[in-house]
Amino acid sequence: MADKKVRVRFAPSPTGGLHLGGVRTVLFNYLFAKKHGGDFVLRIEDTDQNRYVEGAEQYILDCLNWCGLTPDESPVVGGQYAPYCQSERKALYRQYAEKLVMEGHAYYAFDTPEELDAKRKEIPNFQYGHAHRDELRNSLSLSEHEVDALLDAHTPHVIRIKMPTDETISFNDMIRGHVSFETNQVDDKVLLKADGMPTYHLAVVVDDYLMKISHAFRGEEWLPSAPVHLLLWEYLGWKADMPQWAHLPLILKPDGHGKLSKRDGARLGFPVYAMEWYDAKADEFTPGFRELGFLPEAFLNLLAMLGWNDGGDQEIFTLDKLIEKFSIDRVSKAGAKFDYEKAKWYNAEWIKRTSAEGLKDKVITVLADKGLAVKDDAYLVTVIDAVKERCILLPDFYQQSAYFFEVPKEYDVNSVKPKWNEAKNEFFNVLIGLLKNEASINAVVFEAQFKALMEEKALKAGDVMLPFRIMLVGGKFGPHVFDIAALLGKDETINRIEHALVVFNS
RNA sequence: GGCCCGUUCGUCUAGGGGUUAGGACGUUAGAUUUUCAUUCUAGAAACAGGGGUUCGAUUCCCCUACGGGCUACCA
Repeated sequence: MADKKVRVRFAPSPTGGLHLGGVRTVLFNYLFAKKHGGDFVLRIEDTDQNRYVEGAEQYILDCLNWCGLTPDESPVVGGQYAPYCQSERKALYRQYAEKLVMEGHAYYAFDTPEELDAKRKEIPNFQYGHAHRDELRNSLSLSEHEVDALLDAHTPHVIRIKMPTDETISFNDMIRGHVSFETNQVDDKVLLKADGMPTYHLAVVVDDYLMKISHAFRGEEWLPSAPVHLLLWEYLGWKADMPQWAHLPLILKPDGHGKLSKRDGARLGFPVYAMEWYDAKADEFTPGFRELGFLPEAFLNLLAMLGWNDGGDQEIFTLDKLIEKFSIDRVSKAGAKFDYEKAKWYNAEWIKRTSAEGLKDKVITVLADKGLAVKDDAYLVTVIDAVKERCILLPDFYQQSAYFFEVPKEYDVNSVKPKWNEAKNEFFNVLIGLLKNEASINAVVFEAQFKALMEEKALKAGDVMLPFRIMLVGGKFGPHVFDIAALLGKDETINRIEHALVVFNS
């Protein structure tokens, strides 16, 4: 066990958008694998044909790709243990289910869904298990003859695990420590469905075994079915190869209670999916962290800190650092409420720490979405450097830098006009003249000239600085005005003063 | 209802038998910036409750409360 190669997997079912909790599960798996020089495999659990959604599989791949959590083995890149979609492995599972029946650990059940519904209504707390299986139609309650007849007639049936009575199943969870269950409390879960597809329960253990998975990390919602999986590993004779389990704490709603869901995002105004998901059935787009302007590095960083920390005060980590520092036993046991404010803080930090060059392509996209084409890349890079510390999400770059590329569409006239007068008008006209005599604008020199003129005209900084800013920017924001003027250049600065003067004087 | 898991500032968390219970987000107040943001300084803010064990419990044990998960031929 100890010297077994580390192999972990993420096994989503392709049913819709990839939830942030799912990405965190991927991340923890990935970090653990990379830390231990192991493999990270992506396996698609598409055993439920009713819930299968076209395009969801590719979408999951795209999300992982955006995050930079690329699987070593997957349906697209393949691998030694292909295929990686359970639907393509369908034929494989039946033999194991049959083997369990042969050995008395499982049985055929012929009950129809209607019959089971009736039972559930009739008996409070009904469970298909030791207490009631004799009253139902299965190969345990029926005679061998009856069973053979039903089988020969191709009667629809499932295979259920036969939970033992009066046993305690326990195991050591890497996060939670000792966990135990009474078998009497666990029902006889379906292993193989009537359509021949395995349920999750059978499929995970068979595939984890076949794919030589060494560590299985999944959400806490799986904890109650762990005893079924444990028993299956044992009954199938693979106990020595069973992976080590870790059940990750859930990500909860920021307000109220419960697991975080897509609805909460819409309700509270933040993304829940990694990337935009289009639900064809509802004809509805749900934006993701990517569309709202999160950097993948920030997204990963904030996810990592939801339920894990390295023990120190550090909160900003690169993927490489996370790999270096990650330890599964430092994952906390309790669920974490998602805090969008903090999530945004991580992104702002990452924007500040990313070079302008590194941000360039993303900013170009943001501006292009708003119809702003950037012609001069070098100019854009200086602009990004000038404004990035006031951007929290990528789209903020539009508001913060559009005026570097075009004359403001609107002016915050309310901040200027009430106090506008002829003296100020004259000041700016003189300033234009001054500017025209210069070859170019140097921020420091220009500031000195500007202030000298201010004194000469007996104006206070408060009188002209804000109007000047609004002339160049349109509003009360942005870097130092003189830096903006220098970046804009002499001609454009003059142009904007003249342009704004018309508006202010009207 | 049953079973399982959990519980430190509003939130994410550190800590762990003797601490002024630490950090971060957010928040409040100040400083810097005659814009906005950044940055800086300071402040308010927590061990769910009750029993044990112990010289001493927030830390260990038990109970209660509360929260969450599961309870499908879904994953």
